[in-house]
Amino acid sequence: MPKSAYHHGDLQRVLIEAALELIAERGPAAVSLRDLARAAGVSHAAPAHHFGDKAGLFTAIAIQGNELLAEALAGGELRDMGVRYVRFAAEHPSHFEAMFRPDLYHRDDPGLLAARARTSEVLRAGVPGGHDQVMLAAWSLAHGFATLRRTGNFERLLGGRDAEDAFRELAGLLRVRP
Amino acid sequence: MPKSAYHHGDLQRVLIEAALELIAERGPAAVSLRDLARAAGVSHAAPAHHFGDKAGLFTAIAIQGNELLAEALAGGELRDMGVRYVRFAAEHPSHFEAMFRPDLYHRDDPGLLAARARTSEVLRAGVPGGHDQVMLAAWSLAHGFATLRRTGNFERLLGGRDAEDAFRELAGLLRVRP
DNA sequence: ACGAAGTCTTGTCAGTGACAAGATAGCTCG
DNA sequence: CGAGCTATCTTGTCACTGACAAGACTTCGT
Repeated sequence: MPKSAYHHGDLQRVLIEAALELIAERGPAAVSLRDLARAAGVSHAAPAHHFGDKAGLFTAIAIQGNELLAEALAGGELRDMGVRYVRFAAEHPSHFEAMFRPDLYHRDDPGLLAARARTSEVLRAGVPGGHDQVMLAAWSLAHGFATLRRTGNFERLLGGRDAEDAFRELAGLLRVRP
Repeated sequence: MPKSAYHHGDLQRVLIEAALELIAERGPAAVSLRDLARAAGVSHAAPAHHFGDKAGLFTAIAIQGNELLAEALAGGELRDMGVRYVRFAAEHPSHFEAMFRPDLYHRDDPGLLAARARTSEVLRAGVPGGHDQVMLAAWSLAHGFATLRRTGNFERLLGGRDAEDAFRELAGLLRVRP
């Protein structure tokens, strides 16, 4: 652990964690590089060195999110994967948010494309027969549920019910073998 | 039609339209009130008068979006409603975007809550028996499909296929009567 | 015709992202 | 060991932004 002001050593990680907190609290629009710098106790220009620009920060978060998601989804059968998708969105709201905001990150970043491809593979591996149509349907269902829930559209519909239970039931409505 | 610089007469509408274009082109993050003012040929502080603040602009767009969506969805049977939901997201990308970004608008705006409630009613009216579970599933499926498509996650999966056709087929996988 | 309310302007402020130039620290390789 | 090299961080600056305050103009009701 370096002690000097220079060469913080862990800056990138600290900045990302501060960003994740801010996104979860107030949304991505409220994140400022200068706030992050202050939170980490470094100068206002330090973040730029690690991420290039603001979009670079979100790119890094989106990559990390895809990796975490791929890890969380790997293995098991389709309906369970759906539940874990919904859980991921709830437990990693900032990652989830960043991953699906193309206007915030660098769309063509090679690292991001690779991470996305890997997540896609894991998703496909969970689909019986690997049918495109079933994959589209299952992904849409889980993603729509997670997103609508996150944006506060299910409060009345779910009442006090546990969201994961509700999703598990509702996922049973999907015919997986056409 | 007033000619004077003062009392533009149509400012609010013009500002919203300019915003819709900008959102569609570069995403909501790229919208600045000052850009809109320039586009409308008014002073930099004019937009604030109509919307209060930036969030007010997005609130107005979200309200309009809900009204348009309710109108577009009304009537017909469930699967068709889903197709129209997907179509709406494609034809009114900026409205759709704003509607599901709680961090950008005023969450508790009465007009917005009313518009959302109305959209919800129309959705429910399309669900046979009005079952909560079917509504959750159908809405999730359509919303997830529309969102994933908008965020560029279906490019490879869809290939050149027409998205609405693809959704119509995939919606057939959903059991509507449990 | 007159005053109130609505609409737009001018002026200003702190905060922001980006960039440039410089200082510091750790590393490599002679 | 020490001289350069590179990565990391700082300081300084610029144009731009959202918000606010105060004022100017216009329209409308009465």
